[in-house]
Amino acid sequence: MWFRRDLRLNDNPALVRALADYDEVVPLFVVDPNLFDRSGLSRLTFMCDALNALDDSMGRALLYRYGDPVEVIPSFCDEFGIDAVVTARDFAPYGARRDRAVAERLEAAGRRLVFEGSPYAVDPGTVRKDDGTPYAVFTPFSKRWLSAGWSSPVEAPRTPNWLGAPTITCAGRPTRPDIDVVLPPFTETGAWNQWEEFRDRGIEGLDGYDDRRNDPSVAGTSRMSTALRWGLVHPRQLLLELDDSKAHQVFRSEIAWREFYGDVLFHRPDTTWQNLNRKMDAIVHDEGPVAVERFRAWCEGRTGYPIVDAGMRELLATGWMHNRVRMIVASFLVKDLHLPWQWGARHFMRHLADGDVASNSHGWQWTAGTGTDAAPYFRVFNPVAQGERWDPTGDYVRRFVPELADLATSQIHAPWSKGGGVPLGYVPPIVDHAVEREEALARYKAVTGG
DNA sequence: TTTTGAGTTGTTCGA
DNA sequence: GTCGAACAACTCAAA
Repeated sequence: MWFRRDLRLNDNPALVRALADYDEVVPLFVVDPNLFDRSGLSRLTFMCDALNALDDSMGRALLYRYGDPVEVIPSFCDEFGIDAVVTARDFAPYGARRDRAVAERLEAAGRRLVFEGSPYAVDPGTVRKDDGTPYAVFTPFSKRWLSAGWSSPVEAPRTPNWLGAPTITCAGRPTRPDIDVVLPPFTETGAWNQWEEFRDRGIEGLDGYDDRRNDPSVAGTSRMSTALRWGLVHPRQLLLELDDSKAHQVFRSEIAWREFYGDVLFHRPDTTWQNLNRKMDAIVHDEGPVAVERFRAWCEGRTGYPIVDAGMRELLATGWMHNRVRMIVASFLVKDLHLPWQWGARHFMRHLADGDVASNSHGWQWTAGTGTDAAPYFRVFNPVAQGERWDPTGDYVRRFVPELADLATSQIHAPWSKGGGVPLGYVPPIVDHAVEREEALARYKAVTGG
């Protein structure tokens, strides 16, 4: 049983299949340097927590190997005399390519790579228009997706007979990196506790999701994205919890976005790092040392725009950022700093514990106007107005930008506005939003031929 | 094949 | 202070 992004025992079809088809099963996780050497501290921390919890729940039977799975999996099979490797299908470009190579190597040795299940309620590539072609717009996709019939949950596996559990020691077991922020334990049980707390909190939780999910200063979202990314929870398990109320429909729709982007990337694997709309390749970006320094300021949360800096610091400190704030900081990178969305996407993938290549790249492409159903070019987020609208108390900014903690609410989103300069330790804005907005509009207009 | 309505998330300006 | 219109043009999906 090759665990990748499905670190749970419940409702895990691949695990059930492995245990049903084979008398003895070896649970394995491969730490792939292609992925994990590019991960930041908090992302790694979540991964290690999830792995350790999975290992615990299996009586410490989980084995680890470090290296490229294309090499590691075949030699592991040699080592243990393994007939078949069972795993959940990975639809993302890197994983799909990796799995094809692994399957080839295994088959050459008379072994099999067996797929069962995937991290989606509906597998990418399944939902199609009547003419068989994929959807490129969310709303019609989601209507078809709703009627597609989600995959069914599977029973918990029989008590496993883990091959050699008592005797085989773990090689290269990941340890939790040191981090100075206290994160709750990231386990399958913990994820369900978190979900139930959110679900049962009434109007301040799931039942108020439609209203409160945009406010970064309150706990109005489920924060299940990280558990979904690592497969501590499967989306169909959450879908089964929802009714037809407005709030639940909005929540369901967010899961549909996850599935939509998985589908888009499946059909267009090149769009991980390339514009879906290639006409946008002509957009002019800033270059040179000033651009690089501005990018660094953005990464580190010292742009001088409080809502942007709060978000970027939340990301570094916790491995997560509120979705509303993701849009604001993304818009700022692309439209105010005129930098390629790929720079931001790479930074997000390094640090977001919930970073999923499909949602990440296409979320960024949405903001940049290069993706599916591109936003009108004139939609440029104003970081001050967005802050005042979505963090009206300023509490979110105060939490992550302590230099501004003493500022009055009326000033918190534009600390330079009332004269006297910005508070000690904070920075003046690195660009003038009004100027850069015009600049962005001009550059987009140049591409669209206006 | 043609037509028609619609498309996650915004801002600004002027009445 | 509120409110509606303007901000482009295009592509998609379905009738």
